[in-house]
Amino acid sequence: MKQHEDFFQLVYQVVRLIPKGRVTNYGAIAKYLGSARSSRMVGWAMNAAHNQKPKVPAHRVVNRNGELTGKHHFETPFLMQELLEKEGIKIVKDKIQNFDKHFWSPTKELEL
DNA sequence: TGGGTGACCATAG
DNA sequence: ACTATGGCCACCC
Repeated sequence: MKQHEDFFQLVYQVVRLIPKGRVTNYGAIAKYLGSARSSRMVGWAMNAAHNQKPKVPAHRVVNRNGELTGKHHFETPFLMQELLEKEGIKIVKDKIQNFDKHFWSPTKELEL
């Protein structure tokens, strides 16, 4: 069992907790899991999120600016935006509008 | 051992 | 809006 697989599961577990219509960013997840892991590792974990058995709502994870930087890793480049818009989030030019309003922080919402 | 890369982040100019 | 740096950590040459 490789160590990084445990980290993957932790990331997926947090992402699954993101409520519908809310979003968070890679750094917040990394912080929640501990500063030992950087946000780069979260993005790296998301790279393998698409074929997880319990589905991972990867579209609810964006970068710190609310930009859909991960859209190219979906089946189609439009899927990520479509999923978010279906949850009531407005997106203009790959950027989430009212990002602070939709933002969901695991460290705060999960009451660490 | 070392360089390049990445769904990142912060700061500076 | 843009680039450049430095930090971050694991992976793959």
